[in-house]
Amino acid sequence: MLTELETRAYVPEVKLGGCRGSWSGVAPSSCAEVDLEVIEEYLQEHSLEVQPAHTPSTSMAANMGHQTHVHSHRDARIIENSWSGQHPYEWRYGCHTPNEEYKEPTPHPAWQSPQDQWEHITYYEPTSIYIDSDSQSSSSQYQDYQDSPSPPSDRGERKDRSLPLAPLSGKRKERLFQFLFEMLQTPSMRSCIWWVQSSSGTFQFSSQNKESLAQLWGRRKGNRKTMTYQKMARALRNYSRTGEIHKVKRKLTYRFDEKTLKGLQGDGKLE
DNA sequence: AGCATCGGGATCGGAA
DNA sequence: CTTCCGATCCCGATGC
Repeated sequence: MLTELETRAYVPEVKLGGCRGSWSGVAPSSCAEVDLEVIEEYLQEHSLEVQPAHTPSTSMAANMGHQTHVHSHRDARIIENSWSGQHPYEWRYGCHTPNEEYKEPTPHPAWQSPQDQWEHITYYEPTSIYIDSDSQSSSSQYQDYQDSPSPPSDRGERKDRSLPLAPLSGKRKERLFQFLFEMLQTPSMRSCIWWVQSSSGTFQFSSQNKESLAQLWGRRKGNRKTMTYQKMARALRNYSRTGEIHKVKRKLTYRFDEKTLKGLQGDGKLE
């Protein structure tokens, strides 16, 4: 039953390079042309240069070429900070403002029968993390499982690995989930990956463009062979062991762990 | 049938 | 140099 809901209804699936001009009434801006070269260049620049974290939010949009419509200043800011190249692990906690999140592009009301899709998400434990009903309430939904006491999701074993407190000496390599988060803040990547529900950290890949995104990741890492979604997803699956990202029982959909998300968001908000 | 998902397991590359 | 970790790579199996 989920199958038909998947991408087609509420999501702009656009083909690479096929800037056909319009996807179902969403931000006309990012006309979905995924120009890997351009994006990669841009991203590279911004990940290598250690930025002073104050760059004007629109500069990116300009660089991106087709970006005219920046959703909120926050978008750009996060992009620039999320991987500053300095202390990607130095996450902040407690400085997260729930509201005015990046609003998912999904214009469609397909989520309006949430029970159908979300109620059985829980296959990974008693976390009681349900993402059920909220879907359409687009404004400030941060409730939901937000109150689940303490996310038991850190399965005992590795609790703190993701929250290093000690200052890190050198640069760390960018991690996949960081990359994905960054992509999620990049409007022009919305034909590849988008927030299904940003407040809960749920995101989804485009079945059309997931490979492009994977390639981008591979290039970013400087892999010899081309990265594929399959392989990238393998890494994603490992995350559900280590707790950064969990799989959602829905096609091509994953969800950042709360902590991970907060860390990521906090990281992007330093100022 | 086709695609997505899953997880084992070997291996790689960088950091400590 | 070794160890550890995260990711990569390949695979067969399973699910929808």
